[in-house]
Amino acid sequence: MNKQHARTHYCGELTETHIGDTVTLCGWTHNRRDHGGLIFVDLWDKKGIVQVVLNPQIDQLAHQHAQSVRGNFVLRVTGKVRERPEGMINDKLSTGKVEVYIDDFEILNRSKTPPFSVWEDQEVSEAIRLKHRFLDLRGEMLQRNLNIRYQITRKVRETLDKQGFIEVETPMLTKSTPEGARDYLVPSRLNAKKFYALPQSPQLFKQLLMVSGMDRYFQIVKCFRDEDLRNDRQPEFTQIDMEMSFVTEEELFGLVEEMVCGLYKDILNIEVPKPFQILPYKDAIRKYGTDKPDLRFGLELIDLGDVVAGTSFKVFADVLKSGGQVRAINAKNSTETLSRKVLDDLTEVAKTYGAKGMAWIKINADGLQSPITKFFEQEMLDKLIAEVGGEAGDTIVFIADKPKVVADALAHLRLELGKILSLIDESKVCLAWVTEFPLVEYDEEDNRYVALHHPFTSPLQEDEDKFESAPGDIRARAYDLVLNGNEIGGGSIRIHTKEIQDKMFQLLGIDEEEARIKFGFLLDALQYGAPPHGGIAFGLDRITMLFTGADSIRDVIAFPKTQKATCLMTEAPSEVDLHQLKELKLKYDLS
RNA sequence: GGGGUCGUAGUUCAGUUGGUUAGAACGCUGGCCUGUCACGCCAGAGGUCGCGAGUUCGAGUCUCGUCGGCCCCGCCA
Repeated sequence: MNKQHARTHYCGELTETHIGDTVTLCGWTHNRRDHGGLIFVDLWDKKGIVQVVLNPQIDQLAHQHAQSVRGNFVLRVTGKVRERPEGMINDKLSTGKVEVYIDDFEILNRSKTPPFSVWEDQEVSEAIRLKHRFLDLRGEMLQRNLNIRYQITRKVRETLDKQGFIEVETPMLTKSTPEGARDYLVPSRLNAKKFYALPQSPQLFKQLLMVSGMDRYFQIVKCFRDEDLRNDRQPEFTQIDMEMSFVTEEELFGLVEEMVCGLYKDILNIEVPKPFQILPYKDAIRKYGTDKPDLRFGLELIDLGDVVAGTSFKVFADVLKSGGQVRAINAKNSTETLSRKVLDDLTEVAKTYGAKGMAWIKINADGLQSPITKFFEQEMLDKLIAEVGGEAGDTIVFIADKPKVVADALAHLRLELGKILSLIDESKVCLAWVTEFPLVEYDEEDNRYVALHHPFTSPLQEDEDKFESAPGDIRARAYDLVLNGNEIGGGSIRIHTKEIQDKMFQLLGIDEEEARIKFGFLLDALQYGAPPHGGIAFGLDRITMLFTGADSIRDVIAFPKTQKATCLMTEAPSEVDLHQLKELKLKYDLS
């Protein structure tokens, strides 16, 4: 008992090949079954579970000690691996053909009864699990997810290393950027009234590294954005961030495809075909209403503006008159599934995205069923149905509104219909590049153009003459990688000349002085031999979600935050001592 | 900022129209048990019904507020 044995094996690794060996195992008590004369303990570690047997005939003392063992106690045991007696094999365990007869038994630590059963299937409220995250992490799902997350970063590093990238760290305490998301601010003690910001991304630093001749940079790096959380959004998240000099879109796409296909092959053993589909932004919006379409199924959007032009149906006519659109989806073979109730629910979905309503026509075997057909002349109705390829069994759903509302509502209706009609093949992997995003977009509220991607994105060369005439029509050399309807990465070829960068700032309403204050260092750098360059950043958390099938980003992060951006375990954020504030020369505004 | 939903033993839940002492399962504690693996059997402990007001003779149940978890809109260059 006094002599400490070193661990020789992981619990989950023992197999028939170890029969006869004397082993020392360390782990947690997963379960115990005390038969009085004979005690079984299921010992757990990260590799799995093995049954250990305490028999007083083998070792009286060990058996006696084991009587006080409870769940989650930490044990070190030594004993001989034996084949299980006939009929005693447990098929549910990978170690189920063997068991370990213990002759040396030590309780390394006791455990309070945990607030929930770590290894049991029972669903426990997330709040309790988050408060005791260290216990939840002992569970199978999180062990697996974090393992896959690590496999992804390992493979990314391996691939990029082979391609000549080096990983460079960039500052966490940096400068606040005016555009984009809200910054997390850090007060500077040595510089009163001044603040650092935590990076929203290492964007500018990686561009500067290109000016420095690093040629190929990457970093797996935390980024911070002080915005509201979602299912797939945390205030701190991790990007796989890359930048390359003298690169073209084609070259970058090829490299990324290599990496992504490698991940699928290595981790999920799935062969994903290359190259990925390229889908210009304009086409994506036209066909799917979104820049991140789920391409695993059809249900494309159809524009009916021309067909219904001149209709007396006031809803459509008014929308068209004010520059809006009438678009539709033909849900094939859906009249049975899309009951009145389901259509009402879909209407609510449409309303969430700003639509005032959703019109529909069911093509039943015995004729049309619809609240709106009575407003149409037969001839227009025939044309309409022909246009959408309507046949018996189909349901046509319409949204009429401003183009943005129509696209938004129909994009989400399309996804809902895909789910309801079971059109989504979960085994499919559809990856596509969405390209040619608009460079800027007009912000009605602020009365100015804002960058769609970010202000350092290069315009398409052939559109450069539109800076004055039609800024909204300038296409960007920007691209997103979309996986089954999820944006998993995005990037661009950057502006590398001061002239174009100045034009861009001008377009965004950032005057010379402001540009100098905010981005002076970048503008300087661009004048000292900045190479053409471009890059991309991937959301590691989202990729891991998709690879693990996790329902929430919290399930792929070791210590995540709640929807109110708090940590239930550490109780961050918290109040601080007054003297800390004094040192920082900060005080509360109590108003 | 807004909408929705949930909150009752340690955990997951039930709790009728507002009515006696708030129940079950698992877990936990003690006892018995040499082949179990969701061991079994016997006994037991365990409750600020999230919190605060209000209505009522009486509130887990109704009303209002508030706190917290989750989902969504806005937001996320």
